[in-house]
Amino acid sequence: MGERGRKVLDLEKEALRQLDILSHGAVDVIPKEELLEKLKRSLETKTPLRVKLGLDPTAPDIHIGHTVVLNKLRQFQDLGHHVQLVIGDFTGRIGDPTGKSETRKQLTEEQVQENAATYRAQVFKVLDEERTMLHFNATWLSSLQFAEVLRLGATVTVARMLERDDFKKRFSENVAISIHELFYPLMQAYDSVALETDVELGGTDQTFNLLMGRTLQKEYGMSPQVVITMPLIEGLDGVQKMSKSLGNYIGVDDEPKDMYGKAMSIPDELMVKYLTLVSGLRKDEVEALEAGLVGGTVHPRDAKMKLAHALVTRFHGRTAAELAQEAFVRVFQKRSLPDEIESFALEAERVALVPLLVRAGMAPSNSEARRLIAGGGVKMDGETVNDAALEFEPRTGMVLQVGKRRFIKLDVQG
RNA sequence: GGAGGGGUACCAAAGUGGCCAACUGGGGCGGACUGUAAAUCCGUUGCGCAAGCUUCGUAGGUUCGAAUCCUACCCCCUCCA
Repeated sequence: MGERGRKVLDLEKEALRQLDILSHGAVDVIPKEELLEKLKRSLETKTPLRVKLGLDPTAPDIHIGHTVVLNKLRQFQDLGHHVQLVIGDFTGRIGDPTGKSETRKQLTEEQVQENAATYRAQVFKVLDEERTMLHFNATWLSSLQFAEVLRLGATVTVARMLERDDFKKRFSENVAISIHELFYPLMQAYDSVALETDVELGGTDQTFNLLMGRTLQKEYGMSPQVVITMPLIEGLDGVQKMSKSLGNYIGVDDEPKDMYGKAMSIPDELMVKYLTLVSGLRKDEVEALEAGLVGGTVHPRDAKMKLAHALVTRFHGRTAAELAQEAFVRVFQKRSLPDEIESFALEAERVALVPLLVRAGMAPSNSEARRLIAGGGVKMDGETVNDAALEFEPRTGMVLQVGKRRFIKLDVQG
């Protein structure tokens, strides 16, 4: 075999190696052969692949659900490829995609920039900044001619569009769908055309949109992108997919203690999934834990503590994880006070408990505060309060507690 | 454009003149149990200490009294064109 032949063989081998890494953990790679082809060509021509991920500009907080996809992007980067992050600022300007009565507030240019900055800060906890390009899709979408838009519209039928899960659902449940919403998948697909994307990533819920990119790229005579879908993870409730609007998420910017606590509150059934997809633990470590769980040698609580610890370590470092764990054990397992309690300054000599709870932000209204007291959910210095009309003389250092996790320490001025 | 159905609290869904701050389920919150898991059980879920006040698409009207009746408007759905 000649020099040249050997080289080709090495390329082939390397491409297969990359394919293997990149497909791992993915739900689908559509189609796999094309990815292999693209990888080979990339190696041959020493041109990195362009791997795209679209981001919604209205919800700038990244949660660990997003990191499933980000991790995959990072793998691409580690293999020398480039990431195209597309901020859907144009989409954000159009407004209301949910068809609800209230039109979504249009984002101003400033807000978009602000959100983009937030994204950048959070996303690079996972991604390699050097190999990431940030784009805003208004760059190309806002100037599209109507004729061009019609061309986009002509590539899909309504019936096909209504196959998309959320449209189908809304349609059958009689929830309004506006025409412009049908263009969303097309707009996202057009991003791939504009950026000549080689590979696009997304959650499985994005499959339809991602495939639309292929359709459109073909329409424009380009080689269609490969689509990689990643599993979605359920949020803290264990049922709904993790999302900010449902409030069931763990944000990458969450305080270490919150992050730890939230991780501890996930249902057991989700543990392995979290361990696999977001913990940052090595495969063998995860497998060991999993085996222990199945075999009954590892208490689920301890496995979950490992998960929580790993998660905090990943985003805040080891020291923070240790502290968070200690705090958790102290407050929830030993039921003693947290080491640090936010203090609340007040001046009065004599105060009524109910309005104080409201002022301190521990209850949304007086009525609610009363209910909490009636339900035995309020403690003063560890004693359950029974009297909703209670007045007392505050002393600095007194601790008020609502429920299991809300504490406040009084700080009497003067 | 024509005909019909419908908009009730966080969601779903009852209620069709006073007994409705509004049945019920889900969700949320608090409590018990526990591992801040699940399951289960209990309480609670507009504001107000209370008298009471503001809520049933929006704006008016009838009535002693309206989520319920009338008028106009807005929105959604179905069938036809």
